[in-house]
Amino acid sequence: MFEFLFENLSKTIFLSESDKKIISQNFKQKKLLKRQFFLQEGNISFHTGFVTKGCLKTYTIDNNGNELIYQISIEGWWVTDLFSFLTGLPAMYNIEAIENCEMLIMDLANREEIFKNVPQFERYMRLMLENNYIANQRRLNSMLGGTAEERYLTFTNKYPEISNRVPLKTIASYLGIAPESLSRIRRNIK
Amino acid sequence: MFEFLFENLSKTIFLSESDKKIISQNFKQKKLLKRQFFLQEGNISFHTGFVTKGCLKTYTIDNNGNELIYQISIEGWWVTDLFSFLTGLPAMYNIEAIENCEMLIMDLANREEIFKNVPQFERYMRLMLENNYIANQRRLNSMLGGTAEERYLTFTNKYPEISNRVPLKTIASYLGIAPESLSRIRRNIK
DNA sequence: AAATTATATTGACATAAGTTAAGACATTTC
DNA sequence: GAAATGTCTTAACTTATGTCAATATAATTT
Repeated sequence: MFEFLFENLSKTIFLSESDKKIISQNFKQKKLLKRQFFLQEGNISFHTGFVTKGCLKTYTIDNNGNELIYQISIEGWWVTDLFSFLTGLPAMYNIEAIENCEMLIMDLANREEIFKNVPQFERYMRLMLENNYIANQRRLNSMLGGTAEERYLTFTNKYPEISNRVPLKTIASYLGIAPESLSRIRRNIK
Repeated sequence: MFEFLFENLSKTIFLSESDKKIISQNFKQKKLLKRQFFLQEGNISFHTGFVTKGCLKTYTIDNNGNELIYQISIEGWWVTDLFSFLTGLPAMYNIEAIENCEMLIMDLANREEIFKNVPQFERYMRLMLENNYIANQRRLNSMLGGTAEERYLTFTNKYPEISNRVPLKTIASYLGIAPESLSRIRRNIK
């Protein structure tokens, strides 16, 4: 479980054995069953989680009661309502397991402790945030410009593992498309 | 000119006279005529600018040659391709004056210098980034859920000053709507 | 394994928004 | 201040995508 986290971190930063020890002391395991919530809108996001197994969706509910999917997270992804986690203010997102999940989670104090003892970890987090920031910019761009089909193709191309694993309606919402339309788009592509 | 920057910073952080001195030593003035570029796609964004006068648009060009507006910035806003500024990699955005502009600009070294001597400034920048991050999340959300008219109403409500100042077609692109459609939406609202 | 519930597909139809094209205003530019 | 650009509005028409409803398929639950 920690091995998977270390592998992931090691793609970006170097970790000594003592670094790994500090990190493992500051994360704890968390399991979620399918349909359980990691976070609910209005609560404070006390934890940031690293997914080691399973899949979660991050979403809001709009006025018509529809889920608007902000993010779909599988193994190797980080999940939290970042704004709530950093500010301590109520979260706008729900985060719910769509498969049974295993995660490693840390709170703000853990994060500080790791930053203090493993300075590279701060760099890792900064890079993650930057990548996340531009991913959002790109996604906005595709919403402004592209057609539903273009957006879907970009998505499957970028996240093939997610595309074949997650309910169609979840992907549809992520792309801002009606599920029926996505079903037709898939048919036309084949 | 600096007064306006200080006023803006003072909404969030406290600045002593010596803080102000350090800040003013690390920004320089920059003027842009309408239609001049502050940044062009593919170049490195060496500067972050604070707009003291005028208005700029940040955009990409899609495959059909259309502008996709990422941001519209008036007095009191910061402009840069943040990713490029932080990483030194080529920018994806164009930033162009749509009115004659006056700005205060800093480069990465200036930023470091201010961070070192005016630690509150780092806090200011962090808060700005966080706000920016959730603004993007909200905008994505409105693209996933809302109709063109809803998005327009949210926009005018949030940025009334921009709505009456910037060409309709620019706002239309920001909202992901054809200019003709936005024109009709405006008529229907009255 | 039957029953229940969730998800996906399909067809018929509705509609919001895009496209094209023309003319009306505004703003620059010379 | 005339000419040239750029921007906005309007109307007629097209199209992509949404909506509704029925059925099919798959996945859970008992």
